[in-house]
Amino acid sequence: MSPGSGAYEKVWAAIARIPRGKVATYGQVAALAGFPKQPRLAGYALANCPRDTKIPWQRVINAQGKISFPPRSAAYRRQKSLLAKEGVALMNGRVDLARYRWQPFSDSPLLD
DNA sequence: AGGGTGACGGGCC
DNA sequence: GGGCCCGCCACCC
Repeated sequence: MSPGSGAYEKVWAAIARIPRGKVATYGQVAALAGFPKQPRLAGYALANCPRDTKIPWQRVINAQGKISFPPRSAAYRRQKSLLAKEGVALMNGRVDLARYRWQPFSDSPLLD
């Protein structure tokens, strides 16, 4: 019950809104969940999400456009792979935020 | 009831 | 650009 009672659940709910083919930063997700200026909270919530979660955790990257896992790690490769499958590629180890960053209030069809 | 534990980000040098 | 510092809070023993 009370699905949104926990802070982490609010963060997960915000992440669930990120459309396929787009990404959001930890800070952005935190703000969307109602915790502006607390990007770390988003990180904590993600670190705590269930193994079998259905939320698109791979769409959350850091403010530099990088995946927040050690480049050699399995987690890094997994995230990179999932993003690639959605059409989001890393160039030079980075996602082009200007192009792929999700903009919650400006994603109307008119703006393409 | 405390203390350990994190998938960040911005400011500075 | 890269590295360091420091703020910051929920959750689980």
